[in-house]
Amino acid sequence: MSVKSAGRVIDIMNLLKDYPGGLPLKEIAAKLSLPQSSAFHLIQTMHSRQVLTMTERKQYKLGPKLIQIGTRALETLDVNTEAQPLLRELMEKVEETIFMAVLMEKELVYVAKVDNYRSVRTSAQIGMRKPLYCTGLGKAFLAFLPEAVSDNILSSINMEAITNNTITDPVVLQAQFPQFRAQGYAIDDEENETGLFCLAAPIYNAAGEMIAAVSVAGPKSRVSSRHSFIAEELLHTSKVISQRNGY
Amino acid sequence: MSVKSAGRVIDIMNLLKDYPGGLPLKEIAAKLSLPQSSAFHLIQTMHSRQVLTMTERKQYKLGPKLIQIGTRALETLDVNTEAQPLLRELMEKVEETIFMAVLMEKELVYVAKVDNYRSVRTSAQIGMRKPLYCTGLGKAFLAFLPEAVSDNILSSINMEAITNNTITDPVVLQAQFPQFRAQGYAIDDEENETGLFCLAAPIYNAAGEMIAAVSVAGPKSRVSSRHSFIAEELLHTSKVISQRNGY
DNA sequence: CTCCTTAATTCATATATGTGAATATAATTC
DNA sequence: GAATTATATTCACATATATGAATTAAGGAG
Repeated sequence: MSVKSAGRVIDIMNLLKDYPGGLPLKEIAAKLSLPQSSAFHLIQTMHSRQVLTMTERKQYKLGPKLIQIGTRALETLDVNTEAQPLLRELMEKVEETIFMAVLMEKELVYVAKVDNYRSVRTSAQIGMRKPLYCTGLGKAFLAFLPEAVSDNILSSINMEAITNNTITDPVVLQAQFPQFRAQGYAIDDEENETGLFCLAAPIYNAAGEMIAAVSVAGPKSRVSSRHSFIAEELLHTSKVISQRNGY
Repeated sequence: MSVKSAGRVIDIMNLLKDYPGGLPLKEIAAKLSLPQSSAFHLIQTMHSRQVLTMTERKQYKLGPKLIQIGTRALETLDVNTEAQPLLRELMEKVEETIFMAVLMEKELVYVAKVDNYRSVRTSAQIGMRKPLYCTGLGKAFLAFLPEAVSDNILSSINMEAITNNTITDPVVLQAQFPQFRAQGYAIDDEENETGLFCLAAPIYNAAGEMIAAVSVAGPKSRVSSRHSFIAEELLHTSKVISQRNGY
């Protein structure tokens, strides 16, 4: 059994995350199909505990308490604490930006980013969600997750073109997986951001489940010319992180 | 009226943020004085929505959903959106790294970081928490918050030495405050990171409450030689940000 | 400034949750 | 590996929440 009002608290936070400017009570109720009066009591409770803030115009937004909680969530993520120093090492070896992400509801969520000083302009930020089909990390999930899971995800997502290189046909995408599995890492060739080339490898836990993915991202010319060196370092790092997680 | 189960969801998140290793159902219930069966239903609801994760040993921790939500909370923080362009300007003028932080339960939480291209190595990252007594931003809070609040915080924290310069005696720390108040900004002289010198000024809202602090951080030699110039620019920026917040 | 529109609160009752005790399951000890 | 202990889960009734309708407050138009 699930607790209705508890679920609604989560729904409200989840809704407001997509409205940086905030939403008024009425709209929150409408978008979640809640009676206004129900939404009222919930929002009041959340507001009084700093989970929500209210602007002068009675627009509700995510509050400062959630900054704290969210940061802790990031810090306590097992894979993250284990991985941080290793990701930093990897960055120093390959001299490109490193990302790590976990899977959430058919999308990936960045949980770590180690910037290279030769700063590449990538829009990705910690906490951000991105689709799976057009990112190195996402393709790593699709290729290395159990096929049933991967197929299920692929069959339920919409593959829009982001760049000229974005693969929009699930069959074409799946055709890449055997190679990814053979080499141990996935490739994103400007499929999400023009000019950006990524190698991404899976991370496993003690149960042998894929729990995260790590990637090296950089300008295509710079990365593809050092492809095999980067791949080697990436695979080494991802393997060590998996081991630290009991794999 | 406040919704009981909604409040409890918040209590549970808030509790778990202090237990990075997670807590089992029983302890969550005990620490919050909830009946186990009540805690059970709530946790089940939260777990099924990825707000909590469960380790193999049935220890519950903050889940990935909260990473996402917390990150958005950070991005939508008013003071942050208002301040961003001004912080960037400040960085370009003083050519050092700029930070902004808010106060949360006796610690500071970084909400903005504008890197200078002559990149200083600072460990501070957005979303990260740091103690107040040993950082420029923290000392700004302690010096410019109402004395009752400041004293209360100081009396409840443990002042460990981080560097050779860290002030570990509350009385010594408090002795600096009158000067900070007179000049309008606080100073951190390698008290948190060796080699790092900081100037930090308070930001106020329309109600005259201190809501944030901004700092300029850089190598000691480079910053202290331009001390008065940097102080002037910092004070100008912090004042403008306060004004944008209605001060 | 007043009327009109829209959104936020309040209220009373139908309905869902909260809870102590019982049960099942997992972990630990011997 | 069996017995024991501790913890998680289920259950049914007492209690708190959820909700549609009514009310109040706020916002906008003329």
